Amino acid sequence: MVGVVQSVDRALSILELISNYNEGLGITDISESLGLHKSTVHRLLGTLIYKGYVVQDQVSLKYKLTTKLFELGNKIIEGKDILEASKAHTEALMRRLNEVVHLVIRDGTDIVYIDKVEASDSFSMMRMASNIGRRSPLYSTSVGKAMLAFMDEEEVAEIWNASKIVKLTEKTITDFDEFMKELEKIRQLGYAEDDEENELGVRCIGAPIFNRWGEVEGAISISGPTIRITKEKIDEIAEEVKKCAYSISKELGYRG
Amino acid sequence: MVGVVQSVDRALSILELISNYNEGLGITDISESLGLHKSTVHRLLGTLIYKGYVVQDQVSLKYKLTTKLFELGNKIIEGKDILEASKAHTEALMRRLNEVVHLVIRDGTDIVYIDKVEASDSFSMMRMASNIGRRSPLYSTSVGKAMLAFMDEEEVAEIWNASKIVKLTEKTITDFDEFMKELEKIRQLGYAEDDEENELGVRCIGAPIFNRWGEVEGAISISGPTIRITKEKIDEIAEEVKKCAYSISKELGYRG
DNA sequence: AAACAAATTTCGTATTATGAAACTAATTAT
DNA sequence: ATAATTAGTTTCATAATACGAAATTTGTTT
Repeated sequence: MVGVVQSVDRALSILELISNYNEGLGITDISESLGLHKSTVHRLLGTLIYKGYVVQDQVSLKYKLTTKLFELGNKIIEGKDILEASKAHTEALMRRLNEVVHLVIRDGTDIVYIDKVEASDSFSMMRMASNIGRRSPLYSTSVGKAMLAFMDEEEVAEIWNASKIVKLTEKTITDFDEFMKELEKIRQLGYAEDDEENELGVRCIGAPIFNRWGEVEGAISISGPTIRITKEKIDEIAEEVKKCAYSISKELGYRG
Repeated sequence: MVGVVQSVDRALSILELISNYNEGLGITDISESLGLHKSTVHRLLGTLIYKGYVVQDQVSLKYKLTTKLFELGNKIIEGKDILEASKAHTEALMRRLNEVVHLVIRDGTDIVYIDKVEASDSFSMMRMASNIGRRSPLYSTSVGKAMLAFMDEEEVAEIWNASKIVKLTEKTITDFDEFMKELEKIRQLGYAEDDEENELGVRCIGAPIFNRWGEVEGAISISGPTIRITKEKIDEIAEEVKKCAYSISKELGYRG
């Protein structure tokens, strides 16, 4: 590998190897696993200890990681907001499915659109300012339901009670018990569907985004006309949406 | 620094530096901050990119960290249990204060002792098997109250209702409202006191331990006779107990 | 369009990391 | 109890490796 600094490459390999062993690893183990000389491993470990990434257990003499890597890693996550973290992932999702992707967060009983990615005619991607900032109720959208499904039951009830439940189409769910059953189904599947509940002829598939505390932070959705987003395609599309939402969650520090 | 591998030292310094800048850093910035030559920085960054720790933003050309460090760091945390994570810290606390240190977790309405560190006559440390596994109610112990103070109010109420509230000493709190006020005080102070509420002549100071999800996972306490643990000393001791509990929380991946 | 700033690449050199071997300590077998 | 084995540590001569000066490319600002 030309251009790659050997000792750095090796040192990082050692870190990666040790990270798999909570009990720690001995020099010989490491040396054999990585095909490095014992003294080389010893020297590199010395450097990692000097930098505070590794400690040697004084009883077993095994080398184990400290929490320094964890702390460093956290700093990256802390400063990230959902929009920034989503960017690359929503764009990729749009390109894959060639349908509009929305990113939303919650504000009270509503969802607020904070990003929208759609295909332009020329097959290049574009990010539309239109609709950003628009609000919709939680209870009648795929993104909203995806979020509610992973929130506390009490909070869901509060939001339901505070919402003005309106039958936007004949498919809108307006009964609380029925709605709770719907949420249970969403929990099972891991995604939510808006099957013309908000607007006739439009179908959406949404999945929740979790933050580093395991709390729902937002959601993404794919939406399009029922002619393109057919019942048959839903499973396939939902998988992509879920995968994308999970990737974003991971960027935010979710450990699921 | 003899024995320290220069390039590894430098590469890790670069990682540490970049971790402070979510927007990323340019080669010149890094080179100036660390007093390294530009080409050296470039080469080391190349290696870090090759290993997946860093990416270069194609627009700004700035170098930023990926989530790889975060993922590596998490692996260390995931396998840790509270007993293992506490070991070194509780021992250090005992040595510092020369009083018994307890580690507990919750089981229903009780706390269960899972570790105890006390000084032996000969001033060397020993870990007593005695009392490990013993149970006490949450509501009347410093550790229990420390845990309750950082749990949901509803859960606290449930536990209170499920507990058989007994006046163990004249100081035991048996009124719910008074108890909730006590918890509020504990939240303010960050530690809980058992001022002869469980046993006359014994005073304890407890602090909660949080896990990576920010949930209460257990608690530690210092306990001793009221002659040694005097009212005047409480502040000072509490600081030590809090610090210790916080260190353990950090080992478990708590990001507070 | 020129000047500037920043990133990247090249390359000769010597510093630096390397690994063989010797050494020490601890554990296991005889 | 002693030898043998296994694992960790230290030393040191060698050459491979990382280094940094300088040149080049790329992009931005005046």
